Amino acid sequence: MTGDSDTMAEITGPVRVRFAPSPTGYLHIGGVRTALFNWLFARHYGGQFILRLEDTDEKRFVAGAADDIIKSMRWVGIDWDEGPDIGGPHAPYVQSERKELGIYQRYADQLLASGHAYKCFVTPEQDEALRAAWAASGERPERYRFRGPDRDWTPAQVAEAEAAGRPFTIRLKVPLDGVTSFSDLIRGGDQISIRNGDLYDLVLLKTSGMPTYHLAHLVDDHLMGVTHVIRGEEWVPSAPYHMMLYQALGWERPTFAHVPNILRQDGKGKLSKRKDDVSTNRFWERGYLPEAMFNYLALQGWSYDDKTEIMSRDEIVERFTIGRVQASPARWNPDKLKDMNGIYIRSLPAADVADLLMPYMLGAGLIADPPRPEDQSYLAQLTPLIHERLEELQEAPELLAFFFQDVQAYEPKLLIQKQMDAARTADMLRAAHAALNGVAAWTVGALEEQLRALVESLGVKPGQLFGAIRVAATGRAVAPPLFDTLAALGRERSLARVAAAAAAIE
RNA sequence: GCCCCCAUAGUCUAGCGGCCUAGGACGUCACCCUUUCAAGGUGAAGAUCGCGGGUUCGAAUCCCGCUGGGGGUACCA
Repeated sequence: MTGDSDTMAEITGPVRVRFAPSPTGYLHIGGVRTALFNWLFARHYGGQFILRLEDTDEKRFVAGAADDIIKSMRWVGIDWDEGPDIGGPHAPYVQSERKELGIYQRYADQLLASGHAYKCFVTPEQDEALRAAWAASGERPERYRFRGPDRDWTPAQVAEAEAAGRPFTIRLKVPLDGVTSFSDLIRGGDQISIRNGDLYDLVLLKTSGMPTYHLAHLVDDHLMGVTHVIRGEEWVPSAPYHMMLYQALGWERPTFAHVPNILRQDGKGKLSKRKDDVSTNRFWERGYLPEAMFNYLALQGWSYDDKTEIMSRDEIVERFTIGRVQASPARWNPDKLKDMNGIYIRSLPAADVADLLMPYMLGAGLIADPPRPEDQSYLAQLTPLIHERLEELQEAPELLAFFFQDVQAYEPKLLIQKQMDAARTADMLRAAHAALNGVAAWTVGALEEQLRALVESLGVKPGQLFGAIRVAATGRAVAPPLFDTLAALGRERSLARVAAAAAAIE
């Protein structure tokens, strides 16, 4: 682990970083976190943040995924200085488009010419056979590393195969001996080393002419002036190949920082789109505030000090340094996120929360779409009653349903309070009905005054009276504060429900 | 299997050789407030700093081994 000062020492000139998602599906929160760290790094050091689409996987391409990714990033508040949607000095920012320009082919050819790569005519079937032959020869299967039989072919042999129309890939000619190492900002600048013999001849350009990630990202990073590569730790094992490519191409290496993965809640593996409900758009659907998500995600692997957790975007930008990013993986903790979301919701003015709640009310069918002005004002009136109880905005319809729907049936069990019975409860409710009927002004203050007086005259405990009226008015044992609830419900409906409840237990 | 990375309470984390009888947060429990539920307040339980060796006057902090976890092992990223 390295201190801030160490890291600062390494970051002097202008920085340029990028987030380069593959449009193979929606963006899950782990991806957003990686994007966020890049963005924070750029903003903290006053550099640029680039968005680039790495759509070199023709088989897994998903239409619409790119738009979804862009939407997710914008939602949490990440913006970019250059990208596919806004262009920039290094456009295009979509790799399939860059491939059409011949960019990757050019460098593959350079590598071929310098002898760092070779045309490999091995078909998938032959690949299998090669592996089988290795095992059959008595070698340990796990030691197998792909080496094309054609890696040292003469120009004539290559020409002949090409003339025969045999398809080929271009592979990196990995040195058989030696060690490749690199350092990583997050791992304390220590050298990570791997023996070249443990590496295989990586495909750089596919048969289709499309580059693999390894070639494409590296060429683009170089061409786009990327100074720091901040990416997920799943890239650590392939980083040595990247080092070889920088050297072979004669390019200066950027600085690397591999951020830890976010593990699944049970700790068994990293977050996955298939197994975990972590698509970013699911969170705005459920009513997470982007500020809360931003804050939570920033804390997944990064911390400011020993106690500060709630921080604004600006504060996080100001405080973020790569040196305080953990090397060990974080664990996805939805409870913590939810708690934080509640904190952010509570920090908002009730009027703002009411506006945020409207879509959920419409979605639940409690308010007809489009809402009328009186619907808006009613929701604004109700919001303070549940404001501090919300952890996700989607909880609102359930909490407010009884304001919009009649109570279907009363459960005597809920209506009858401690140390009460059906008859006494019915009597008490009738008395409450009479008392409420006599309230001149239907206000919170008047209602409280009247009902507290009734507690006195009836000689019951506050909880017994208020509990029964609460169930009568709402149909449930858990609801917002009683006087506010009755006031918002209105005289007519309140009286009708209290009468109905009394009748229900006779 | 092989290669790489990581290792402080159930979880997220602070800790950078003496300030640590290991701090904060989520979660859990109790109490206070109180008409229920929340919110808020107070407090508690919970970590022999994964284990074992070293280095040092002194180690959660440095080194080694082991164990455990994670990642990688594709013409996927």
